[in-house]
Amino acid sequence: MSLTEKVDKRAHILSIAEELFAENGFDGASVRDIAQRANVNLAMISYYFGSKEKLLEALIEDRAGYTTGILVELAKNQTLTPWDKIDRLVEFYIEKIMNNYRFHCIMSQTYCQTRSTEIKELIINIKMRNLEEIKKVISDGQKKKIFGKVDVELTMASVFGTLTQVVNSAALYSRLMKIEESDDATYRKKMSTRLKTHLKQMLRAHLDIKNEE
Amino acid sequence: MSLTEKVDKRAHILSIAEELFAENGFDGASVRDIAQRANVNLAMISYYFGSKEKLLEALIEDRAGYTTGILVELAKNQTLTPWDKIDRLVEFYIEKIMNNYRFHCIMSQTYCQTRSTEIKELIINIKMRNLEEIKKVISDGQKKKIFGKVDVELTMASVFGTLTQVVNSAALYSRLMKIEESDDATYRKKMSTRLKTHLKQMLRAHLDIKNEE
DNA sequence: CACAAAATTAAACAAACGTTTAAATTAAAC
DNA sequence: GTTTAATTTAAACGTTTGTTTAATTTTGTG
Repeated sequence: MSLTEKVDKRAHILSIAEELFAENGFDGASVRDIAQRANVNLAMISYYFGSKEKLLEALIEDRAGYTTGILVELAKNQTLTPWDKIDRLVEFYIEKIMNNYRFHCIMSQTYCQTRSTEIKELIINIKMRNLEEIKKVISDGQKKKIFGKVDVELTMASVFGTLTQVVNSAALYSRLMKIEESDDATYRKKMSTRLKTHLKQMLRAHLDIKNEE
Repeated sequence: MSLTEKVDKRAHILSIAEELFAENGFDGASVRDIAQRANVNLAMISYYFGSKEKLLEALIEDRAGYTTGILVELAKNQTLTPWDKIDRLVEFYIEKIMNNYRFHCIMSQTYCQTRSTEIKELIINIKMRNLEEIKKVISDGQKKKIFGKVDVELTMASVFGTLTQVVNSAALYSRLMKIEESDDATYRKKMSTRLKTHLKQMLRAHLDIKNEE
């Protein structure tokens, strides 16, 4: 057994679970699949996490931790202009979602199909916290008469929707844009650049108070 | 047994399957669940469709039929301006997705987690066909110097992403907007109106050649 | 080294899964 | 009315599921 596995077998199981949940969905990935690919005994998963559902819960709690802190910092930052903040938000989320596309895939699938109220609540609370911070940034820009009277919630839905769409429907968009030959990593690299340009440009036009009808 | 069930039992099974696939996902909904809620014998599903996977395939083929026709008509229409076409597209898709939110939920989940290449291809082909038509509308507006130099594919991703986000994360956004007390139907009704305003406004600012930097 | 706690294992558990069978019922055709 | 085909049924098929057991090995501590 390699050193890294030995040191943190729990983390290793989590990362394999992330892979398989993203590939096949929560119900589509069996505990046996996870145990086998992680090279651990089947019973170890119950031993470490208690149950399959608790495993998902542990994964979510582990991965969703640090984002909120960054957003809080950004929201209460006084030196950056609202436009700067928007740019930073866009860059941060593109980076985050592209680097954690597997986890993002799990999140978007889980909370619209999970039977467990507990997990649903967990996810919603995490997302609520983050959305509230972003809301502050936009509302602040509106108060300062820099941003126009846009629908704040739906503007956020557009940003996250765009990212989700590009990540979750990679097979579709890579074919539509004729970059299908390349592997998934290159797809995400290319898309990061295009997404930054597109979202910044769109938000600039959409939010700008000068474009208000 | 009621008349409507008798007349088209196959369609009835499809509609129940749509419900349960949307609620629990493909793997989360068992053939027994579907049979029970549809009030048919378990074996009837194999009898009519062959297998669970074929059932999903039949559902997709049944539901995804008529959209392409409408888009083709709109794309080649010569009397409408590009702006009119955008408005019609927005209205059409909001209506469509809100009325078929269950099916839309199945589609967005299936093709990023299904092991079956066949179904994946089926979905991608349907979506590709439709996206190609919409692409024509935007490209046409660009050629006529009405729309600016936007990223066409990502603009579409933003529109569909927004809709998907609002439908699939209903629990999140209804809480964020504090309309949680009302039922799902009222949520979708309220959101239809807001979405129309938001998407039209955003696309107007984003596409307008005058707002080009 | 000895001993207790933690980690790991193979085996078994009952329940649920998708699918098939073969018999029974209904409908259609002549 | 008889015969043939289509439909419907209850029961069983063999797998796979998540979880638990009880025995074994490894680890850390005095």
